[in-house]
Amino acid sequence: MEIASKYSPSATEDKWYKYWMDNKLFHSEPNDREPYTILMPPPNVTGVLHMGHMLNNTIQDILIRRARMMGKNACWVPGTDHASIATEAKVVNRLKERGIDKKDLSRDEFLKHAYEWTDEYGGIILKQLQKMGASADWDRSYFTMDEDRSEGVIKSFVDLYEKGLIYRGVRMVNWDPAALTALSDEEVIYKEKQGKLYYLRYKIEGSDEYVTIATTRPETILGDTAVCIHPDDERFTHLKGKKVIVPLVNRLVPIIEDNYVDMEFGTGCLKITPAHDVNDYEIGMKHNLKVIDIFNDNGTLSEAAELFVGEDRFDVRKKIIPVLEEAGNIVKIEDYNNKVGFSERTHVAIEPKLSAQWYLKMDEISKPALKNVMNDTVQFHPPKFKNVFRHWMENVKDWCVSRQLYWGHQIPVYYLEDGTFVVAESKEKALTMAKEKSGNANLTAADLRQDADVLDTWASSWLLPITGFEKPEDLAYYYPTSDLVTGHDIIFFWVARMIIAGYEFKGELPFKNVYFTGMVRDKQRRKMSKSLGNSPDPLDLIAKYGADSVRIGMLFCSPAGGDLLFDESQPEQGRNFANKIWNAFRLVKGWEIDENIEQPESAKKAIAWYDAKLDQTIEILNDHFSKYRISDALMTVYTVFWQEFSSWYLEAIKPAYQKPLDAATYKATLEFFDKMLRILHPFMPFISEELWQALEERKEGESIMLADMPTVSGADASLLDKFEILKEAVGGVRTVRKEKNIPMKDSLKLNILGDNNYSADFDSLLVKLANISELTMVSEKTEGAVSFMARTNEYFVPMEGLIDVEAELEKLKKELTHQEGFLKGVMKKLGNERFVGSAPEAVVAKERQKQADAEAKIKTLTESIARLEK
RNA sequence: GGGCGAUUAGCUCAGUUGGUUUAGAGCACUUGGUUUACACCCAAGGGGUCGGGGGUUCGACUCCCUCAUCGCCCA
Repeated sequence: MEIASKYSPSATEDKWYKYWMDNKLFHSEPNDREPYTILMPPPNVTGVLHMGHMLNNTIQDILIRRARMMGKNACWVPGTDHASIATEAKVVNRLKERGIDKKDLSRDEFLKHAYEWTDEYGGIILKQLQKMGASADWDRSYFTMDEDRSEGVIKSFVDLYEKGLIYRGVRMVNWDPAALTALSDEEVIYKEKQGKLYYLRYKIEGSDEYVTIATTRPETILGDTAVCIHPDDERFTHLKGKKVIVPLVNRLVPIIEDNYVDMEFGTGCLKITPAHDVNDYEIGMKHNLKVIDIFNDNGTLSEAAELFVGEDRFDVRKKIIPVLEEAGNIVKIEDYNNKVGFSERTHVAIEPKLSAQWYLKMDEISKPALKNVMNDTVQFHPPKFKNVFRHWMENVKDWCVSRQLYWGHQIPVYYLEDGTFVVAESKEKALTMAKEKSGNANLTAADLRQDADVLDTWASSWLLPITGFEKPEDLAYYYPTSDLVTGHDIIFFWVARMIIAGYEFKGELPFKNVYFTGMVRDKQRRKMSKSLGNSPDPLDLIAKYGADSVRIGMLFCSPAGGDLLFDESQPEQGRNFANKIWNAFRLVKGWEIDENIEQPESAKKAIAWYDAKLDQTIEILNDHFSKYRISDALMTVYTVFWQEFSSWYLEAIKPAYQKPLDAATYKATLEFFDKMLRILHPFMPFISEELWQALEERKEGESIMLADMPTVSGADASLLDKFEILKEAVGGVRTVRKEKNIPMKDSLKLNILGDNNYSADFDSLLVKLANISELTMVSEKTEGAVSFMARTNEYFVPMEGLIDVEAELEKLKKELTHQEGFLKGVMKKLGNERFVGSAPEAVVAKERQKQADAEAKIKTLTESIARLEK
């Protein structure tokens, strides 16, 4: 059979993906088997695939493919997220490029543009996920704004309102002056900014004296309604009860006292602007101060500011300084670094602003979630995120769920003309309720005005483990889902809230395990970003190295929760592995089989050993998976294939040049190959399918996807151990060859002075693998030979006197020193009565075994040295 | 400012209730190799005393304290 010497992914990947799709192998329907469900974190509908998705979805695909092969009814639910503010920001930008201002559009007109955008880009990312081999149930794809999902969101709002958990409140919110909407605390990113600290002096009423305050935002003085000092600050005792004049606007405001003031910071004297700072707002409430909102929604100054009306807040910050200077109010200006909040989506500086918003009370409904994460009913991997979670949950604030946007689920609150409102799932229902409420049976739909705000995106995605299933029987079967795989950056945004929603709406956890992935970074630990240009396009990588290679390349070194430092050497390593597998297959399939020749002893032994090895490997693999150690699991498969199978097993059974292989060995080898492809499949779906199909005749519709995951039957530990001694012995001969420059093709004689437990089981393999012409068991040391040890057996390669005595002595002495040092350490322990007395028996026994082995080796080495020195 | 976490070979990481060799893996590195699957390969080898200091213990990479450095989250 002619097979190319290099594996070509592009030729096989599309073929098998189509085959899987055509045979509907990803689709799941409820049946009597145990379900295994993963909800895919829905990518943004307008997003494109990046390395983060690649890592995240590879892990999910591995879990789902493995579960499927373990006989579970595996269902991976994909979907896309409307991503309210992110998408709206993009649509606004595109409209701007076309010369259209969002302000000039009606809600419906804007939504038309948004849907247009969605149709244009929507779902591209799901197609891209198929390229990496994702075995999601595409028939179940949803969109968070489609009918079923929207219905669920609106229902939940009404439900929460009726439970008294939703309220409307005027609060200080994070205002995004670009998107013109409130944001939740989680959507604000604080960044260190180099700024200035301005020292301004305010004249005291009826006096020539001034007080100096320090501020980073001089433009906000226009909204000042007090100056605050610490009650214990003796520097200002004489000012108590007085008033000061706010510069430029000449407003008379009181000097108040509050413990909040940090006497060490600035001048110890604080200006209070209740409308534009969270802390000032609270002080203002406490002291009944006037609130003067000097900003418009878009960040320009309002009429209330009196000055600079209509100008942008940052321009005013610059412009107000010379004016203050001229008025004699500037004392000094210092450089100062402070943290400024920015919008996660529009990247503009957040303006704290008072506004009426809808809130969800969080304290009560978050309790079951906290409890069930802390007691591991919902398990976090790695568990260190439990602490992060707890900290947030114990300090949880009410959730601002309203957004002043068009793109999203419109809040189902309907206002009557008198300002009262009803909350209902539909306008029809709202009308009925309104009639009842107002006592006016003549009300029409036109008399109701729906709240213009939409819900926070996360107020829809927190329901997805529930709303992801349309039919009630599906929900009953698949819920709760099994595992969630997501980035740790959205633990609050999404994970915590899904758990809350699960308990609130279903009375049950939404998923049993959460696997947190880290961020994908470049080699310099920089976050991958478009602007840095350090983010490779996953599709380019797939085209270059193959999907399987990119998948495992990403996983070689990415422990749960840890960041992944991506480098192109990783998919390259993946490609090398794929090629290794390919060539192992090429070798096996290339052998000529002879039904009539007898199976060699060496092959029999190798098969017995590898059977046990594979068994042991599967056991280790199961253990890694049970602990969600995906990288370790992959490394286990990688090592068994490359080291144990290719380098040991195949070399052990390989027939002599141009000689055929016996049928029994061939059959066993194909079975091993089949098993290995099956444990490999979740990691490398394409090449495993390609080779599995080529391994033997398969029926139409058959797939490795449906094959059983191999199970363990209990490996023979002593067999495995004996083979390890064999490896040491083969290695010993190889070292001798290297030291003496003896080529592999020249056979050698080997004498073995075995210990009492020496097993000849693998002697046939030793002969073959080390190219030994004559293997002799001896009871005395061999003169004029190079020696080495494997465990407590001594091996001699007779050199017919041509040995370098000095070099041999040096080697033996070095080994002796090592063994003596080792023994010393062991004896120190064993000589300690308290160790022998208090350590567990098994530990002491182990130490005694170490002692015996070391003593035996030392004896052998000492004798050999004495012999050579004679 | 508050909280969480990290610090183990050149790099990225394991090390699972303290005892499994005098700490492991992958990659990288060095040396040798045209054995008829694979140079995207084979073989051999070097390299760390586990961030510093102190403590608990018969015994600590593993537990405690402290210092240093770094990262993340939150305000």
